[in-house]
Amino acid sequence: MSSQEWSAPRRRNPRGQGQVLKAQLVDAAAKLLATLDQPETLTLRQVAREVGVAPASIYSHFPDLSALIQHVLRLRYEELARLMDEAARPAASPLADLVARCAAYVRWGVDQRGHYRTLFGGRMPADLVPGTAHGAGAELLGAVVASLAAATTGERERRTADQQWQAGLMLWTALHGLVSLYNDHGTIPWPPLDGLITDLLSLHTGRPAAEVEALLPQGEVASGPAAGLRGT
Amino acid sequence: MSSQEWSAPRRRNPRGQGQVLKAQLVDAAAKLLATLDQPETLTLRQVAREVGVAPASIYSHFPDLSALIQHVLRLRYEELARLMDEAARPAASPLADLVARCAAYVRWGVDQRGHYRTLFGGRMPADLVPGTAHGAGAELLGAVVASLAAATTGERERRTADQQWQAGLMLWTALHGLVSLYNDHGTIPWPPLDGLITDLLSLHTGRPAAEVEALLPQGEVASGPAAGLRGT
DNA sequence: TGACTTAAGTGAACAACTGTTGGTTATCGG
DNA sequence: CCGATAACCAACAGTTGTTCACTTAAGTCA
Repeated sequence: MSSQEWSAPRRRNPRGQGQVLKAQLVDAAAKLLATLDQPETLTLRQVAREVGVAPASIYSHFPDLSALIQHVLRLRYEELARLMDEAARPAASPLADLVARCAAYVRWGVDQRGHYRTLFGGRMPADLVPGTAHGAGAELLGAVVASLAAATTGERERRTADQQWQAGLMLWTALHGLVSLYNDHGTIPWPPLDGLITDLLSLHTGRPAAEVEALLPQGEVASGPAAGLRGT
Repeated sequence: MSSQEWSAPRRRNPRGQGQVLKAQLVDAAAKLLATLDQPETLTLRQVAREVGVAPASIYSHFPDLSALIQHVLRLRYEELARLMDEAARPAASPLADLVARCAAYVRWGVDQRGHYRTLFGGRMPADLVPGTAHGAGAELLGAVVASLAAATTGERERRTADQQWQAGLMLWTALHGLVSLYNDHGTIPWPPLDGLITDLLSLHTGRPAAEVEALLPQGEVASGPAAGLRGT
């Protein structure tokens, strides 16, 4: 299963190319974090084994294990944030923006379930997780709140800032709960994910499900939940 | 911090009272599971230390560490199930039943945050978690689905069984997301929990918030999120 | 070509942990 | 005093993160 097993004694990198190993270490750590049943038990020696290098060699590139993990988490966090922003960019309306953002969030969460739980599962020691202010997702939450407020403005009576905040918070909790349970309880008979996303957003925006569905970007997740972890 | 520290060399239990230690072990394991930052790293020796007993002594009462943990988890699961049933018992209407059930779930989840994540956080090896069929919460989910269906029957057009299932699932994911994030991200400025429960149920049942709030049993959770873990 | 420098990566050891076992002791009840 | 119960002691083989002195080899320059 391990991609290295016993290929070769690993030829050493040429002179100026010490950074190559660093990249390999990051890749290996990311793969293991995503793959392991218990990501928080990731081991320095596991990473070394995966790359085919001596445990001590890691210390030339990272001060300690925490730094390596932190590096990986930051990359993943930025990846998700970028994905959500890009999904929302071509949005023609506030509602379209919200739908695209949330869909991107959920899809990334179930597509990269291993990474999702290392970021949002509350499993990693808090000081390793990016999204500094309020723990993972501080900025993401802010974006969702703003997007939801924009999408529901003009609807019904205007809301206070507190109400907007609470509504955004509830939407995020709903999204997180959906992703978490979808990933962790694969044996439950789950309906198609896109239907859940549609209904969830319809519920939280008060718009008809059909309207939301029309705005949902293409791209149902390939397979059902817990169908094995996909690579990096 | 540890409740035992160094009180006494622990007098041995009298003749027929070997079960006393067993109970102490269960209590200690429960406390540690709830208290530890990483419950899944619970150690046989930690339990032994907590009780003030030699590691080997545990094997007289449990075949191995897994069995001890499994025992604790089953107890907690039964506690939650009982709590929800009892909360729903005096319900005068299907909606009251649903509200009481869900409120009990959320309140237990934030009151016993340590236990909640060992049960539903997907942290423990799956074979240790009770709620056999679909992982933790299979029965609980069934009750919620039924309760929601009863509460919303007669409303609007009748729903198919599939729609009822999906609606119940979405409600559960919302509850779970709320509890998880409330527990894990204590630094976020959370609104009062009862308000969130009210709005969440109002959203999922289509009933006015005021109607739901009137049915909400007394008993706001004492303090905010992450205000230290409370004991067993 | 051959010596020199230095980046890249090792090997072995460390102390501290872990679950588990087999044999042993202390103590209580009769 | 005897036997059974309750619990312990010491050791095991296996982990882990981290350090330090060391080797190997690639590139440079005479």
